[in-house]
Amino acid sequence: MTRPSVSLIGSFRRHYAEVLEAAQLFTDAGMVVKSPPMSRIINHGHEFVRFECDPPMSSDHAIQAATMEKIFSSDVVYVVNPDGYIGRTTAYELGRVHERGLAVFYAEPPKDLPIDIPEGTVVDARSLAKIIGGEGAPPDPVRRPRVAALPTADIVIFTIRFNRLHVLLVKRGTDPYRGRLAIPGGFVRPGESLEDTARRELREETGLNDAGIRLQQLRTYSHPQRDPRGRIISTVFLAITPDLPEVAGASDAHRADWVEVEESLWGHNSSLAFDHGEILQNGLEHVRRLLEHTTIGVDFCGELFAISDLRKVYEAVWGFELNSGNFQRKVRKTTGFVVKTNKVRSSRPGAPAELFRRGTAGILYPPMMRPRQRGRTGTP
Amino acid sequence: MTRPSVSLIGSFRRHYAEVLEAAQLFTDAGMVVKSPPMSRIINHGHEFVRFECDPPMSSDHAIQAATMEKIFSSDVVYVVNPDGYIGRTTAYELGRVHERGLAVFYAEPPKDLPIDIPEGTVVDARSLAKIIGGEGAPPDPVRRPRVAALPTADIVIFTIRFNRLHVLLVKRGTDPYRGRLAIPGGFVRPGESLEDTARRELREETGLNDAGIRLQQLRTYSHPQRDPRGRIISTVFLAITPDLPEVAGASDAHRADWVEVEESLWGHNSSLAFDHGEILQNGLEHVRRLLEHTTIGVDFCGELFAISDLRKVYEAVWGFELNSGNFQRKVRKTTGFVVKTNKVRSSRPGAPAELFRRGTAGILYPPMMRPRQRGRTGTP
DNA sequence: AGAATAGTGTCTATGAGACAGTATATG
DNA sequence: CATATACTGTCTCATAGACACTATTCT
Repeated sequence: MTRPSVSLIGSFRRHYAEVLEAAQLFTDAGMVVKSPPMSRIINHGHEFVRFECDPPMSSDHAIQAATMEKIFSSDVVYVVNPDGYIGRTTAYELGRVHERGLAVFYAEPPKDLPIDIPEGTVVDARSLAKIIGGEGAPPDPVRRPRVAALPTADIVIFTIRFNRLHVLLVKRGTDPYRGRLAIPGGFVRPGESLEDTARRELREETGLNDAGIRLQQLRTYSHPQRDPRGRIISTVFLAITPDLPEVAGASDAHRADWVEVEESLWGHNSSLAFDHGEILQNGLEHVRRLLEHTTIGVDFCGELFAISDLRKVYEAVWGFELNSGNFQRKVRKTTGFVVKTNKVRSSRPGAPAELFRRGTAGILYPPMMRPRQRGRTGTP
Repeated sequence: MTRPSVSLIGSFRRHYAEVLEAAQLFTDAGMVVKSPPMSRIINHGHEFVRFECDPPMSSDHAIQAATMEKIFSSDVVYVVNPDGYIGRTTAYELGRVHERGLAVFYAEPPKDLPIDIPEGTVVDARSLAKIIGGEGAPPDPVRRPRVAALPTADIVIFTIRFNRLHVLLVKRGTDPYRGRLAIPGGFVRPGESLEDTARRELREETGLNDAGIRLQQLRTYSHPQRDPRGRIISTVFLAITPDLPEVAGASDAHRADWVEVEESLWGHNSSLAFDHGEILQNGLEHVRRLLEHTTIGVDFCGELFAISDLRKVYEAVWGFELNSGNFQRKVRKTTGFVVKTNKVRSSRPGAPAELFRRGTAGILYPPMMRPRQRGRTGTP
């Protein structure tokens, strides 16, 4: 059980004595005071207060940003406004805090600010400290703080190049993790669903037109500290494309590139930005499983493909060699998997291969099981 | 392509002429001005401005809440501050708008407010109107508006009662959808991951201690209009419990109850709140598939169970009758599925049943396929 | 005794896996 | 010609599915 934390906001210029007093009360009650830093004020008289511990060269707004971080990391916000007065900076902070859904309490009802003051949120510091620090159940706004987050859609885009599984990664151009590889994705914009965002990002990153590329959700990653910029929740989608030479680099500002999956996961110099290593691993396992009971393997192939192309897909994704003859039989017999055309391909040595198109089935029945015990070769 | 929209904020008391002028410019450029309402001011001289069209009896903060809705629904926010001055209300609005990640432009650099003013965001109304309404690509802050959302974790909790699949639903006590049945869930609180939230809600709704109930993610629902209260993004989890008589109603305020799944999906008087009908359907299909390749079926059983109990689970979830003999063979032969104990049960007519415990395997290999073509009976 | 349930045995069809063999292309 | 590839055929083994049968309990 971690100790409850609180941040104090208000006009430090006018009410610093009361702030210190309240901070002392909260500390005595066993709480952590995240902000303000209990440090000496060095610019008395100014509207924006600076503390001794603040980095002296940084701008007001840099210090303010750091303060907001501390405020957001606390469980409760307490507004120290003994005369009801709330300054512009405090009003701004209140706006951000409200939008995040943190629990807010006030020393006095705020004057001249058109905000809702729920019942029970005007309370003196001593009572609040007792309520939160003490044993009793905290009042409603404390029990039900909500947190707002920025949702993003990230896409694990797989393809096969040179008979190996590749994933599309972008090199980050900005902090955090500047220069590291990351899974492409972006923030949800007004009016978009996560699926909309994913499709837009897919277009932007790959330069592909919508055509045909299907997206499916994998998982949502929401660990509170997964992104140092703040509360960002990423829903990850899976996309699969055939090997398209013109794709990489066709994107906007940040360069996108195909990277071999094994290399990006286990190679030296490979650690991805954020938790994207874990995401990629989960994506890999997912697509491996999908090949077992769905027809998604054909998404790796172009419109026309030979059975051996499809086999190469399975071999690349699973990392197993499969028996060519048995694979043929299996694929041809499973209804709806592939549809024969009257075309053949005879560009390389060997017998000419019949060409196929994708079938209508989405699910393989019976499934194409990957061999479980190592060492054995054999069909799916 | 919908027309781009803008909201104007700033001290209407001091700068209403400039606000009207800017609004006219934006309108002429083909944009929609969402706020302020182009209406007459009726309380000249007051800090908080009221318009003729505002509902006269409502409080300041109710009007402000409505205004925030309009602001949030616009693509761009323009701060009308010809002298740089920003009032408290505007500072509050700015805080909320920043936290939402909307694109903000300023007439002048804001004075005495410690916020970051990105390059290119101080621009006069005429230029902004031309940039946004015109053909050219809008500048960065316009192209990349972000949207903040309130994440929730909802849980589809299945169990089996009287040999039928049931789901735990709550009756909503508040609007919207007051009185309708809904899938239990709740908002993410500060410091929680979605998984944390789901586990807490599971505890709160079912009154169960953590013990043993496993949670897994199903999908995230993010349609922009899925919740009339605003932008709420729900990640849905799946939980399975054995039939526990003491569960229902053991929860807090809102009553939770087991409802038969078929009834809640297809029965008359059955439509669930929000998009929860769709969610439940997807959850049902998911658990049906999980029974095929995982050992999750044993989660429906208590600690000790007979093979026939497990068969009843499969029959209830799949809606098929299975051949008892073949099911026996299959379950006993699949390594890791169940572990024999030395206990037997002989309470009902029939031969005494050997009792089993869950095995260590999580995945069934080979899988237990449900019969695809109707009419045929037989084992999985 | 009769009904209900647990569990085993048996037969058949099907498919997986291994591998041989044939046909047809390239170089 | 050698070689690579595509595809078919055949054999074995494992399992699914159907069903008969026995054993054991409760009413």
